[in-house]
Amino acid sequence: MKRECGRWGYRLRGFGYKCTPGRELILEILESTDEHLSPEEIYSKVSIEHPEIGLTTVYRTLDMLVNLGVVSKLDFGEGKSRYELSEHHSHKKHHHHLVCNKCGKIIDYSDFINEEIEFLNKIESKLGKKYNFKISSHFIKFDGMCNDCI
Amino acid sequence: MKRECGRWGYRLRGFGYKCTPGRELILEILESTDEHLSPEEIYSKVSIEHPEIGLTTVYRTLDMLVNLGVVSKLDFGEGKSRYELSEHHSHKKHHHHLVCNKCGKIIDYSDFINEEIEFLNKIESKLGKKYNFKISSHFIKFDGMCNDCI
DNA sequence: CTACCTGCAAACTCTTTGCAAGCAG
DNA sequence: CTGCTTGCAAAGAGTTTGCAGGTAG
Repeated sequence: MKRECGRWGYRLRGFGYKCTPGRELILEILESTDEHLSPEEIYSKVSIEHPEIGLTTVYRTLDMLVNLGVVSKLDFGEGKSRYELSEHHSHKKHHHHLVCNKCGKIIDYSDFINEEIEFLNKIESKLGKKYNFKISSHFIKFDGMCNDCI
Repeated sequence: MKRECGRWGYRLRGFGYKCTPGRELILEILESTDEHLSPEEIYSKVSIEHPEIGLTTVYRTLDMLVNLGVVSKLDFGEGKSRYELSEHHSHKKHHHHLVCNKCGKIIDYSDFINEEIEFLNKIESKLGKKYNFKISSHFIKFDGMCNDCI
């Protein structure tokens, strides 16, 4: 189906990829949520508007977007991955996560984030030197029980 | 096969579980390594001494040990889990991890760990209050490229 | 003895791949 | 047109479960 390209479509082309309904829709879905969606969840949202698009395409598109750095893949240890628009392509600030081990709720927080980043940078630089390790990113989560589950 | 119980066997009994060759062997394997073994890796080590023990038993035993708090389950986002003796049952200090995204090597580090813990405690307490969240543990990893892969 | 453990096979979940058909450019 | 994309079906990887038989205490 031939169609016009939106904002995301232009970016896709800029990266050398074709602009297709599935790709644009997946990006729009990621853009319009504050949740950390799993491939299955994205697929079911995609299906509302484009039921012909398959789960495989969702996986393939997410994979591509992660490689482009547009989307971040998160793993909270649930046995499945979750995705969010990455910092530079989203309106959200850099953040870390609180994970409820009972209901699975995930809370983003940006409080103290500047202190955290500063602290992490210091540590990263020291560790990098000591272990001769080129650190490219960090992942921090706090596990526990949320408000509703206590 | 009836047999004597070693150090771990006594602990198992203390927790109300029977002492069996599989359970003891798995604990001994975890105790004698610095790596973060996956169920499959543990299974192949178990097989050397007790080839009759199945992978299912490894999974079930690890699950039980995690619930007892003897073993920690780690997820570095590889699509499989890894296990290590938990802090209180191991000779190792509390530590965090550096993960090489190319070769998969995982380095434990305990440098600056006291500063880290202190910092994390401060943040945990603030976050706990603000989000009404009972934080029970944290997980920190740094991703990047190791010495050999740069 | 008896309740707890175990191996095996099968089921399940998440993810990836091969391939022929379909569309964007 | 032509090569990138896609849907489908099937395969893979890791993990869990049901059940009959085995064993620790």
